[in-house]
Order: sequence, then C-alpha cells, then structure tokens
Amino acid sequence: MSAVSLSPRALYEEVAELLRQRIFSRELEPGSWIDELKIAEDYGISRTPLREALKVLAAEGLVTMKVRRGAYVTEVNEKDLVDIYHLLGLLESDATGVVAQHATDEQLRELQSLHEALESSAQDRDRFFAINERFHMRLLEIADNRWRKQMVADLRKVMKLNRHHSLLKSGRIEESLAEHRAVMAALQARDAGLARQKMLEHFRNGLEAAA
Amino acid sequence: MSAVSLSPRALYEEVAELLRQRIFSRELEPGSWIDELKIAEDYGISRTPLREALKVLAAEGLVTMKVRRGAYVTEVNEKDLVDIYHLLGLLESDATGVVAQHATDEQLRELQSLHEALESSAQDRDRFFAINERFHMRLLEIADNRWRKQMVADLRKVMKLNRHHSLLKSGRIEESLAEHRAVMAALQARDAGLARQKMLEHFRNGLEAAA
DNA sequence: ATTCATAATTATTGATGCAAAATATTTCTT
DNA sequence: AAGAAATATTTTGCATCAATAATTATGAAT
Repeated sequence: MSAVSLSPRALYEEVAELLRQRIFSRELEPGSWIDELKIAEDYGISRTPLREALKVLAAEGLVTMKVRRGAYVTEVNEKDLVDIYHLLGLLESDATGVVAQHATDEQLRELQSLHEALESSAQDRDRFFAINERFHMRLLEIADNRWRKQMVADLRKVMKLNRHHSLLKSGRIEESLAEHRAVMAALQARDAGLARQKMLEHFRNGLEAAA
Repeated sequence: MSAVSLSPRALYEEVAELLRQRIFSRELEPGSWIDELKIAEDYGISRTPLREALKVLAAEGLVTMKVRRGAYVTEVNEKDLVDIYHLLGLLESDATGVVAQHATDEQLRELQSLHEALESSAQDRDRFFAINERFHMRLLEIADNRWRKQMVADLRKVMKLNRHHSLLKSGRIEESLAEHRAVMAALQARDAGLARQKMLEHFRNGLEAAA
C-alpha cells in the first residue's frame, strides 16, 4: 500500500497538478475564491504544501494572489484571450520556422506521424484536441528552446481558463486540419518562411473563430 | 523602528525581492546551493515564507528546485543566453510594432524623453543601463499586453544571471544608442514595420556583442 | 587496503499552532 | 429605523515542531 514509494515529485507539485485539473474542469470557477482549509482537508494534507502549490499556480497565471485575501482562480477576459493568442502565434510560428531549418529528418517524420494521427481523429473532438496539443508541444521541443517551450506551455494553460479556448470550435476542425496540412507541407519542403507564415495564419484564424 | 508597518506586500514577496538582489549582485552565485537555515537566520524570519519566496523565484527561472535537495541558483549557459536573446528580440520587436501603431502622441513623447535621458547618460554606465531598462519596460507597458510584459520581465531577470548580460558591453554603448535612435525615429514616423525591424536588429547586435 | 554496509548527522519536507487582519454580525445610539 | 461602532468569527500569514530522506563518515569484512 505504499503509493509513496513511487513519488519522485514533491507533494506541492502533486497538489499543483490536482488543482490544475480542478481548475480546467471548471470545478473551481474563474473568479472564485480558493478555500485553503477546505482543499487541505479534502486532500488530507496541511496548508503548507497547498500554499506552496498556490504560489506555483500563481506564477503560471492560473491563480491570482490578493494580499491578505488569499488565492482566486484567474479570470481571463476577452482582451486577455486576444493578447495570449497573439503571443502564441508569435512564439509558435517562430518555433515552426526554426524547426523547418534545423529539425532532423527523423524529427520531421515524427511530426508527420502526429499530423496523420490528427487527420484520422477529426471525428473525436476530445482526441483531436489532445493530439493537437501533443503536436504543438512536440514541435516546441524540437525547436529546442526551453524558455520558449515553458512560456508557451504556461500560456496554453491560461488559455484553458476560458470557455472559448479550444483553438478550434466544433465547425473549425476541418479548416484547422487544412492549416495544419499546409504547415506540415512547408516543414517537409524545409521552407522556413512559409512554415512560419502558415503557422501564424493558423493562429490568426483560430483567434477569429474564438472571438 | 517599524519597517513592518508600511508593508502592503506579504513577507514572502519582500524576501523574494531581497533574494533577487543577492542573486543579481552575485552574492549568491549561479549553481550554488541556497542554505535555507542561514538565509532565514540572516533575515530573522522563519523558513515558511522563505520557502514560498523560493517557489516564486523558481517560477521566474532564477532558482532551480531539486527534489529533496533544496534550491539552487539557476546556471545559464551560452545556449540559454542565445535562446533568451532570441525570445527577447522576438517579443520586444513585436511590441515595438504595436507601439508604432497604437501609442498616443503623449506616450511617444514619454518614450522620446526617456530616450533623451538615455542619450545624455552615455558616460555613466550604470545609469545608462538603468534608463535603458526603464525605456524597454515602459515600451512594453504601452504595448499593453500584460502577458508579454510579464514574460519579458522574467526573461530579463534570468538574463541578469549571466556575467555577459548587459545587452551592451562597454564599447557598445554608442552603437546601442544609434540603434535606439533608429527605433525612436521609426516610432515617431509611425512606421510599424521599420520600428519592429530596427528593434530586432538592436537585439541581434546585442547578442553578437555578448556571445 | 578497499569496498560495502550501517549508523549518525544534516537538511528538506510536511504538520500544527498562534497571532494579526479583514470581514461579517450585532448592538447601541441618534 | 438607519447608521455607526464594536465585537465576534473567519482566514490569512508566519513560526515552531516533527518526521522523512539523503549524504557522509566510520567500521568491519574480505
């Protein structure tokens, strides 16, 4: 019964992950106050690791700390969403250009197979969304700039706070796939400028669909 | 004797700021282990707020947490520096384009006056550096995207970890000024494309000088 | 003499308790 | 009855305390 043995992460990390889940599932709603006592009791832990977890989430932008008033789930308004989309487009299109130039053939094949998995899951919205996220994050890894990868990961988390976050509304899956296809083609052609431009368009379109 | 009375910030915030200072001043060297007991004793506080401060700094990238081994001042290698410069160039040049398009005349005058202060402090290296930082951060504020501003602020902090951080080595002050002048001119002309390009060049040159 | 194991010391991590501050409630006064 | 003041309750924030894990040192055995 030792679930403890396989815990490479510290407790506050575990708690941070649990809280992320609850925030993304909207069990904890944006704008709502986070009750330290209650959460600590729920998880059967003390407030110390919980408060450390809240600091981590605050740094990610998921929660907002108010002095002497505790932690609140961050509210993102329409402008925040536009601003974040803008940055994601900037950062990821830049990364796409880098990948077009520096990725190995093996890495391009990997992206290609992820893309094909994406194509074949257009029916299953959740699955599509999951693979889409994996594609984007894998591309970030291949672009090999840990600071950019971290920033994009954080921004994507914050984006999930919004109901209209999906990058792809129901009707947009087909268009999104077409855009992805264009990006992949440019990557395979090793055309950095085109790849960057196609990825930027992908985000611009996603923004329009969301706003 | 109550410095405590005027503290709108929580203790862990104060401690985080003090630690930043000690890290930037190289009193705490990159790679070195941070002794919680010692620091807590130095500041006459308990370890709880100190540990919360360390979590904040870890999120900023200034310190690195190792499981069951405590906190270490982050070491940035040559590649990190290049990666961070790349992102700063990307983010700040983008912001410059936005400012060229959307800033009020009043805001441009403000940047202009900061630029003039910069011109007049070419002799005093520390002063030059301080005003330069203010110019860049003010521009980020005017560009009005709090997520971008936060990211740039964090990246600039991490950059300070490196000895060759300055964006401007001793001999480069004159060149840097010339580049700033070109950026300001493009801003005044409301030429977004040119402003963006000039700012990007500014960073590319800074990188070459540092590397 | 070297290596492995065990024990002891040291440091991180988590829990509990207490005090100060903020908010809500109740009471008193006008 | 309404508003203001005071009190009570809730909650944050900090400190102290206990336990767990890791590293180092010491000793024994091969």
